[in-house]
Amino acid sequence: MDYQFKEIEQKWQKFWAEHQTFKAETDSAKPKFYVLDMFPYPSGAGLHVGHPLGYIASDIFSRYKRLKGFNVLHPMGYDSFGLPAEQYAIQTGQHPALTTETNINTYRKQLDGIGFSFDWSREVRTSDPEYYKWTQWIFMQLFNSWYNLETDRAEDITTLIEKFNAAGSADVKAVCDEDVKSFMPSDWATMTSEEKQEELLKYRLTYLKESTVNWCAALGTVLANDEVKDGFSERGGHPVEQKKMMQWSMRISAYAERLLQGLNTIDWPEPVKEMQRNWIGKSIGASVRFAIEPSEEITGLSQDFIEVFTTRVDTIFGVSYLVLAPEHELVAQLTTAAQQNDINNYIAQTKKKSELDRMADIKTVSGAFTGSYVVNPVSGERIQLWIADYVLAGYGTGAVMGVPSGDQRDWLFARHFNLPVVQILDAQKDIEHEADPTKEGKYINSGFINGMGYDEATATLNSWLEEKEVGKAKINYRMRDAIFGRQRYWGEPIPVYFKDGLPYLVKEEELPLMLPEIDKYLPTETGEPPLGRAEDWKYEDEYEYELSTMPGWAGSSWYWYRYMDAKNDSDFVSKDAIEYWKDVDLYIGGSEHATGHLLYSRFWNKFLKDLGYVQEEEPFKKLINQGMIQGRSNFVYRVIDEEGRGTNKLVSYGLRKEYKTSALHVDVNIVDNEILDIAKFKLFRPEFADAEFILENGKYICGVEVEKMSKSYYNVVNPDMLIESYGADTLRMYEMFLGPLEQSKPWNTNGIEGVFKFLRKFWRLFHNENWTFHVSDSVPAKAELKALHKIIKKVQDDVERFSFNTSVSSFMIAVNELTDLKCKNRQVLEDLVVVLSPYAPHICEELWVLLGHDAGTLSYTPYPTFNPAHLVEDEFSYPVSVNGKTRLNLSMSLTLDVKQIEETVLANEDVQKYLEGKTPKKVIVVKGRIVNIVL
RNA sequence: GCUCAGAUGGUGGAACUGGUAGACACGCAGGACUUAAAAUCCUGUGACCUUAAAAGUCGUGCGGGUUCGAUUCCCGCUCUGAGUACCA
Repeated sequence: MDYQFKEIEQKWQKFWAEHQTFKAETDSAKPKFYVLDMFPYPSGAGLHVGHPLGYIASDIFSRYKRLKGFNVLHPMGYDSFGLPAEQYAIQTGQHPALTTETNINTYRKQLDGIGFSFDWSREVRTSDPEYYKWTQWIFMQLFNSWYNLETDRAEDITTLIEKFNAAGSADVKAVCDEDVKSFMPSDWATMTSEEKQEELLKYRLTYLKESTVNWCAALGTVLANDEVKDGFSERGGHPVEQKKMMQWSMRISAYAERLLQGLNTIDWPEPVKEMQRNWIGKSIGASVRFAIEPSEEITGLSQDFIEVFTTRVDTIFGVSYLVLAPEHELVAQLTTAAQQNDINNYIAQTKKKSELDRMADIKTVSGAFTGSYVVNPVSGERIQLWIADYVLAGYGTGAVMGVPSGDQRDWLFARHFNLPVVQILDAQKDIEHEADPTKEGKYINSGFINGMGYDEATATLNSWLEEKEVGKAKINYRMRDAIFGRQRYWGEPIPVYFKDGLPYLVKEEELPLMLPEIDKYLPTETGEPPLGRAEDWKYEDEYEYELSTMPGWAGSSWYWYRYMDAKNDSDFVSKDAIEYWKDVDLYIGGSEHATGHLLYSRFWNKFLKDLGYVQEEEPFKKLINQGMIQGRSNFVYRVIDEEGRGTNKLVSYGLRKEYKTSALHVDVNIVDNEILDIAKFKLFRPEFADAEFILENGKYICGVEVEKMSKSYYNVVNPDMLIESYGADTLRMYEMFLGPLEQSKPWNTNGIEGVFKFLRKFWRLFHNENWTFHVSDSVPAKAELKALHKIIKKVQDDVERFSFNTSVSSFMIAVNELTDLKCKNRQVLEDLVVVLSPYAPHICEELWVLLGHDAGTLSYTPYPTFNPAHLVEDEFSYPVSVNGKTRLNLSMSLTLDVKQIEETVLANEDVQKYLEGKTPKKVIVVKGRIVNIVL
């Protein structure tokens, strides 16, 4: 029987499921290896051909590691809370849990069809109460913790209370809100329990606070910074506005430095590390206080100085004005009567501009003078105080010093409003025409730093400012705390209730706090989140629960630990499991999670480490980003008439220029090598059933464009269809063959035949003309062993460096060679089956059993050992040249090892004679054949 | 603007630390088998110039450089993709 992929694949998928072949035991006898995929959100559309790319790569790696003797953990689950199921619920009234369940079943069926070696006994679903119980538990740990800067780690809130009892707020160094009170131990003792709670909330790692949030009206919820792209929501593309709201936040800023430093210890793609570095946005500089010049007009100031942050404190003598963000709280107090109109107009104008307008409009210089003055602390100079929308309220202190000679934006501002431009470094050039941000040269016009260089000036100024208590060296991070609440239904309930307006945790033994049933998935009439609709949903029948739910990233920020011990109902993961599995050795997923999931996961991991629940500081040792598979859309060209109306004529791609045409998407599944199947097209678009087709060379050729893979472009290729016609093994190998794993590329099914032919050839290698299985036990021939060991070495090297595409080619070469040699040797073919099995597991299992082994043993058989001795070349003619010119032709027997060729060649008598005693600089071997001696 | 990645035949791509550029596959052309088609198998396939055969010249986005030798390293540019941005 020729290669019957359907039977073979069904048979083995069933076998693996029934025998739980890939169940990983927490067994310390073998070394562990943890291979993780980013678990999918089960969307209604099912998997397209791009989704499994990373899963196939991780599956090949997992299977390879098992053959190499590792105890491999390779689990899968679902990130099953999310917006689409809820949007669907709003439209149809169907409970999101039902939609999710249906979608998961589709996903599971599709995943099983590809033959993955997942350990399904460890499956997790973030929307399962048994799972979100522990997500809530972690939330509670965060609530019960504060970040102690002295020990540089999170600690239980009780250690903070002890400090308050002992010495009040004085020697507490914590990451906390800005408005914390200073108090003595005696003050603390006399506070009411409510007052204490209120104060502690400012220290907790998850806290409730009035803050500016990204509000998306269309989705009816707030969004985290990483969920907003260019002023629109990442999901759905709805406009997002800034709004002040009471919100749960996570104090991720406490971990900014550790998140930054940790990047140096992990093997991740450089672009992802770079994105995280930018996101954290560390800048080293100084904060400086400019005293507000007293004036009769401005009274009742809440503070008598304005604090700015600068990364160039050395330029402080060049400051010619100060700018506040229009939203800055001091603006109202500092505006003089004369300037009141200007300022009011400017603020009104700023408010009207959306986030997008502001970005589009960066070239226009705008601002308004407040009428007030401040004093430069180093020079005592009196300078004007302005407001301008280029200063952001949310970054630094919301105030900036303007140094026109050193900063182009400041230069433009100064020129526009006629403010002085002062040169401060002798190396600054041409500051009449543009700013020069150089750090070279010596300072001039700069008081006590005149004549110094950059490093000295910075150090001098920092200590001067600190001594005079008007500033100090400071590190600023761009990263903000992460907003944690969502005004949505389909998420983890936050395990908190309110008593006298203050939040309290529910008791641990009351977890999970179940998501209540509601009648409609919309906000209440009073504008509360959907959970406000739940009837009789009160803590102890009395207190209001928190009505917002957790964001999408909550459940995915710790799930890799749950896989280690997925069924545990007394711990989020047992100590034993964590001690054995420790961390993820290889994590494969898309780079779109760089500043979201991957950052939050590192944050929670560090937190759990601080509390001693996990072992490692970093959760994912190695990360690989698989490229995105784009769609490849096909087009037909409809001729349009004079009035621009579509006619009933369709013209082939090459001839379309001769007509006025409009392009129409055509289903890629009825196009083969850009040739349209006209009969199928008429079924696809019945309105063209009697259309005229203008052909070239008797064919209708379609146009091509690369777009996102989407239903609306008719370019979705479904893996199920390919499995139906070619089988899962072909699909797996073809997805790898398509190109380098990390590269984005458009999907093109054209080459799949080649891979299919290869597998059929491979199958035939084991069979005689009558399709009966046939191998012989003779001693393998030299050439056969050579072909085999070449592929063993190649595939081993390829898998270790994630170059799966090239090994597919090598398999093709090996099978062609063995076919030509008419190889039927058991030993050789058996090793070949083992080496190929991670890529094409079904066919290999089948052949493994035909070779006389027990079913299910292939996955744990040892990987064949590579023996370089088998790569010895027979007597071969070697041209030996000197400095590139051919002189000698030697006949020698050599291995393919470069070192050995060098030694053998130099030892050769003829070569020795030729060299006349001189020592060559270098011996160069080209492809093991050509030898060049450089004298 | 800044940061990062990339540019190789008709196409996807290979060439691992500088060493015969274009592996492997698709496509295309020709052939075998067939009444025919499909399937299968075989041969050819970077460009140019030639030939009976051979050989030769050019060739990895562009311009330079280092080297016996550069797709690979260095300098300068062009283009494409991704991320990011009044971040002080």
